[in-house]
Amino acid sequence: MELDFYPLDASYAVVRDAPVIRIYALTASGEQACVLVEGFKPYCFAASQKLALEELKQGLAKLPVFKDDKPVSFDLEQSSLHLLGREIACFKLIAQLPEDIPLIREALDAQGLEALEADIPFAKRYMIDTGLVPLALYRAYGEQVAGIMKVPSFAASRIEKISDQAPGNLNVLAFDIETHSPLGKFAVAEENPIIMLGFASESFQKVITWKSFKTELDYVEFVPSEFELISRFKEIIDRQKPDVIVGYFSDGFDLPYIKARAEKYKINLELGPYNSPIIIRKGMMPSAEIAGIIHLDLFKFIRKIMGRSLETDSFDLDSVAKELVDESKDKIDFDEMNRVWESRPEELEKYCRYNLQDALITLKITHKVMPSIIELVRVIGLPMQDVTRMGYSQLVEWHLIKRAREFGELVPSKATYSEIRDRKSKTYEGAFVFEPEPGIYQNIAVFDFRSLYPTIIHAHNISPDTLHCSCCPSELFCKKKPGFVATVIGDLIKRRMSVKQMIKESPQDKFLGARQEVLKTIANSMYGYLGFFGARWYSIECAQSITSFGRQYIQTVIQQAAGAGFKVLYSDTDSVFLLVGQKPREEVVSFVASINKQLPELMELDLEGFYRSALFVSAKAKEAGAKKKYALLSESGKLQIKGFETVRRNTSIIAREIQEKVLQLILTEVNHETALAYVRETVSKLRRREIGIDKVIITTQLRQDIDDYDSIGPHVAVAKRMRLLGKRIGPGTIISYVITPGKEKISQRARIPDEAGEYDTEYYVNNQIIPAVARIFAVFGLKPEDIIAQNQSKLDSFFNA
DNA sequence: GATTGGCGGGG
DNA sequence: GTGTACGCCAATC
Repeated sequence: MELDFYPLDASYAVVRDAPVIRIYALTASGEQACVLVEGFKPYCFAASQKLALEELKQGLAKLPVFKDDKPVSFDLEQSSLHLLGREIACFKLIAQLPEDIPLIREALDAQGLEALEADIPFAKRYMIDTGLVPLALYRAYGEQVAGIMKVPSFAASRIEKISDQAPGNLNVLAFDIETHSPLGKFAVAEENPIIMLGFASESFQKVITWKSFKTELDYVEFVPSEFELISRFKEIIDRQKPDVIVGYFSDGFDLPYIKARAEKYKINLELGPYNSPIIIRKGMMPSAEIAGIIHLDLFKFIRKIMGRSLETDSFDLDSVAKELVDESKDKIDFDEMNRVWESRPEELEKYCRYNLQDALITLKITHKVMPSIIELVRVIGLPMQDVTRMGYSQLVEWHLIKRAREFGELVPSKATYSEIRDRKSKTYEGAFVFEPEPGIYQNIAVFDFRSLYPTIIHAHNISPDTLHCSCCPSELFCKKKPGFVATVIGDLIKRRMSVKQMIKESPQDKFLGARQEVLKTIANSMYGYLGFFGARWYSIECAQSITSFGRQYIQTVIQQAAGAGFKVLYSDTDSVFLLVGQKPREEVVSFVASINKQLPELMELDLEGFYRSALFVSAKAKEAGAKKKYALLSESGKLQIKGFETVRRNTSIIAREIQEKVLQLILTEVNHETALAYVRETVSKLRRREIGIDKVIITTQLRQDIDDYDSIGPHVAVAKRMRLLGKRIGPGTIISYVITPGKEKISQRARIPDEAGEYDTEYYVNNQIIPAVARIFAVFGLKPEDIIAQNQSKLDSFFNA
């Protein structure tokens, strides 16, 4: 018989003293199934730098390994694998059970021998060694056997890949709980009940609560008590049979909470097709898993992986929803919700809507990011459960582990604590940044190296295993044998190029877009990984060689640009800004071509585009131009602003607006006079109080408890006032305030916007507007006091006319 | 300026 | 589960 299936996840069980791999699968027809594989054996390696092969073998033959005083048996097999490119005396130790491996490792440790690859979990080991990739299509040959729990099972004697096709539709069920909590405090599972439980999937919506009220909402279901609410959680998951359940911070909140409440009531909360308990891993990063159901914590994935590409720096559901699906959550006063729950259940409807909304938004975001998750799973080759909880360095590392064996490489061990401390103390030179001459320039061309660091790694064979090879004594990196990391990254780059080619043919395929994005992400993370203190393939020599080559390449471009008669305005890491001036554009194009002719395979300098104008400002207290701080105006009139740090929080809207407008005017007009007039006009308006109070509100986040502050800044003073008014203020609260006129200290003049009345115009002129634009006007020789000078310029009168 | 401590997310 | 955890900002010396 055969069975076509998509692996979702894998684990193992010990049956009659032998491990059996269980592949949790979705059949091609969309049913849950379990594919069983016997005969895969746990193993690790023992290696020695000092001992000869024969000595090592003899040592291993009498290696004492015991489990409860009984000897543990294992087989020995000579291995010819390398460690970081070097030959090493090495044996494979093949055990009976996965649990024997840690015992073998300890025994090796005790003999002063190194255990290698003894920390790769058994089910992952199976997937890596057999090349089984989740969410691709496989065919198993074998026979139907008695089902594991509620799931039809299939004992496979052989498995082969059929295609890279991902399953069409995963059944995703989002869930969310609301809890009761004491006034002003956060709920704790030991004391406070779950009051609502919401679900949302493509075809299903429900909110369960245990106090009834009159409602028209058809998705609300009443149960008699929290006990039944938790029982319904299990029933609904059993009935809906989701492939994926998703929550927002459900690793750290919802699932641990549900589990704790179930334990309190002694409810047997065995979930899903395999009657699996919720397993909570505590620690710095708690996680929750349910064997046989993929549990996705959307928060964790967004924060660790997607966060980098998002604008928001806060990862609460509301901010993330606004950015990713253009939706926002209703505002809820939780103290009010708790009071309603306690004494006015007839008003609970609003909170049921809120509960469902959370689940719906979570579902919507999940659908939006699912292509990225699926592609990440397929590129890394490990289950969704795992890859959505990894950071970049772990993703890179598992990708390398997945490919190590093809290169005859052993997976290096993790660094010890002292090695890590050592590595952390080491630094090295980074990228080259060209200091721009402050000023405004017209007609600019911008170039950048496409994937500079990844292509350098590939082009120069940079890899921990090619470093100081024995065959090329005068070279830093081997010239003969392709390195492991260098080849892997070359493959990533080439795969991405071919995917981009496919995108040209079918541009609307969102999976292709996600795949090239994932391939880029992994490739771009490789440099950082090599210099990351926790990396198995850590190599500071590799990391510093990469930046060193990067500096050489960019400086070569700069020199040749100068040689070709271009003035170099600016350069940072992988980009160069040139003044084109009156030169014909063909010269720019042929300049790029001449550079590209000299570059090694896969390296390429792109002409990113032409710009109408650019502004560089000077660094604080320096003549030289500031690095990483400039504004560009594209040919289509689009403004790009980089690094102006006044455009941040602690800044009022008026200050941000004026900064952007000033840059816009200066870049468009290519002089500062209109911008200056605009600033003066705005200052006049502000002094006439024609600027609304909403534009002068300053917001700051409270970092600690109010009473813990020693220095009372304006936001702390206002927070105290808010507390006096009965508002619940704690760490994390965003405090909005306005500075009002007066002679006292700033903090004493800060007011809640509603209570402010009027604002202090001179404070806003001197502390918000001028600092926001001072550096820009300094480029034109204006001092801060010149900006709003009393002697009027002619343009000023032009504006007032 | 380095170092340390706490928090994020969730209700 | 053959395992392990992070990274940033603010306060503080």
